[in-house]
Amino acid sequence: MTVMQTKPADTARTAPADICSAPPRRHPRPDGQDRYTISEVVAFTGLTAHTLRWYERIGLMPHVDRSHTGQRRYSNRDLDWLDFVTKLRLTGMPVADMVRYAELVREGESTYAERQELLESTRRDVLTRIAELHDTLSVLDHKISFYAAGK
Amino acid sequence: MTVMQTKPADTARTAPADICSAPPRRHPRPDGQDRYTISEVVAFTGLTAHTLRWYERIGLMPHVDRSHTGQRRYSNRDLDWLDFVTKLRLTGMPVADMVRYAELVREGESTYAERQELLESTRRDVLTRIAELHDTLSVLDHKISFYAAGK
DNA sequence: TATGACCTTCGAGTGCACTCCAGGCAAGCG
DNA sequence: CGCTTGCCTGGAGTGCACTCGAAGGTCATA
Repeated sequence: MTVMQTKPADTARTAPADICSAPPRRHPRPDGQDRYTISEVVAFTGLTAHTLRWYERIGLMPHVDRSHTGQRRYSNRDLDWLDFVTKLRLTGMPVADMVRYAELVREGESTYAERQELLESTRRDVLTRIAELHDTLSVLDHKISFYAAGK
Repeated sequence: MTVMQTKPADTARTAPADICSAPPRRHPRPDGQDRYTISEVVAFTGLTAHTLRWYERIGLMPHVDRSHTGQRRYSNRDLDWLDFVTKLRLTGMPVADMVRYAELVREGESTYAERQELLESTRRDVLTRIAELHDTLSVLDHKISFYAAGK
């Protein structure tokens, strides 16, 4: 991976993004930098470049800034968004629903209520899935102890 | 759904099944019955008839008994197996891996160790997924409280 | 100036887990 | 007897979430 030469970050960027950003950063990012190439983002997130471009095409990413030659330059805010999307994906949320949330974010403050609803419904799903997994865990433990005793 | 006329259950059935059956029954089953039609199993499990036949084709089900006219007759043991498979599916285990486990069960006692290993690795996956979901939950809670305060 | 690493787009292809369809058999009912 | 319902089979189709390929542009270094 080549770490590209970067211009100083545009402080005036007004790309719509989720106002409420996640405080804990899971991927180390070089300090004082705000313009990452796609291959850097691949390294940070574990997603493929193809998937990153595809997310953009389907409207799951806010518009990503470009270099003067047309190459993508991701901001820290974009990385935060990708972290969030990755978490939503882990809950089993369909991509279409995540796109819907992204649209609400783009539409601005007037969609706060709807966003809150969507997240609350997702929260309920997550709690259900956790309960199911605990249930499964107890079945697994039961069977494992059977095999452990049996031989 | 038609509740079919049933013969008394073959007590001599020796179909290979997981010796270690799950004690808690999640779907109500009529007492004293051991031969269910496919549509009864659909009602019990929530799976579709297509999916049940497909599970059999790919080797995920032990061989299901048939009526004299060739229709499937599921036993309580088959239902236990389906409950277990459904739980494994919830963990995100690929169908191919479940088929592998089913094969081990068919091969008999000599595969106890390998079955135990497989279940233990699944157990680790489940714990990981639970941790991921808790992580996601805290992000959701953070955002929800932001929206709740913000409007 | 040429090589190779990196990037671009758009459209097509892949793998998984179902899901459906066509064509047909068997049983119960008026 | 004919109608309806339920079930059978094998193979084809669907939807999702990527994943890849082709053709070509850009850029730093040899």
